[in-house]
Amino acid sequence: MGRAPCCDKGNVKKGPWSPEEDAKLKHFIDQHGTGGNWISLPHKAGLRRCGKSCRLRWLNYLRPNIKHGQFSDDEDRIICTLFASIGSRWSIIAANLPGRTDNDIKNYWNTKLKKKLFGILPQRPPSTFVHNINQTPAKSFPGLGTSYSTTSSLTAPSVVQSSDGSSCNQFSQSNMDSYFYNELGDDENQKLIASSGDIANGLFHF
DNA sequence: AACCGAATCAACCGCCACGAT
DNA sequence: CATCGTGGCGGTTGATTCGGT
Repeated sequence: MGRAPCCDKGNVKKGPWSPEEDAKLKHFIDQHGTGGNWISLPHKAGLRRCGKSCRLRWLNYLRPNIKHGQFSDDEDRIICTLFASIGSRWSIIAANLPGRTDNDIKNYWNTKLKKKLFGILPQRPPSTFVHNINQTPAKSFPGLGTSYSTTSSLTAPSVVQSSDGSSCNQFSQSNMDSYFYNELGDDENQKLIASSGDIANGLFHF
């Protein structure tokens, strides 16, 4: 027996929101608030939508002061710094960027920033790659309300000679994503951010 | 102008945390 | 303490748009 669905899947509309639906949702929340219950909200608002869908639509597009469009260099830097500290905790990163939503930042990271920082890396994750994060309050990050601890078992980066003769660590992209916040100290993460030129080549120095 | 692959992004899915009972 | 319901989150999908040929 599976988990009970959050709504009657057969009786709800899916796909893009129409302007009429947006208006209904916005009007209802303006008048009554969310009432602390997203599941019953669509029925009350006269919408044939799943509560979760309403919540997403409101949080990502309809609520006041949402900022869309181009990310600034400052925002880029904040995203990169926080990602280095806490990984893909998009909601926490979004909390540090007023007007931006976690969905926006996630999309931006996946489509633009990742490429900007890493370049296009063709490697697949190594077969020995194992990734496991436990969310328990142990390690704190300055400026963030939440504490996290992380554990992991990662394939070590391969050490290669760089052009200046010194040794570097070479990562695959997915390995790097996790290595960022699992293995490096805060100081090392800061160095990592500072060396985005090397990162673009898949190389960086510790 | 037509086609096709790549890029983008809105929306959905499923899991987990947490509060209420 | 156990169970249940809901909110919240991150990963993923798929439709649409864009750009190159």
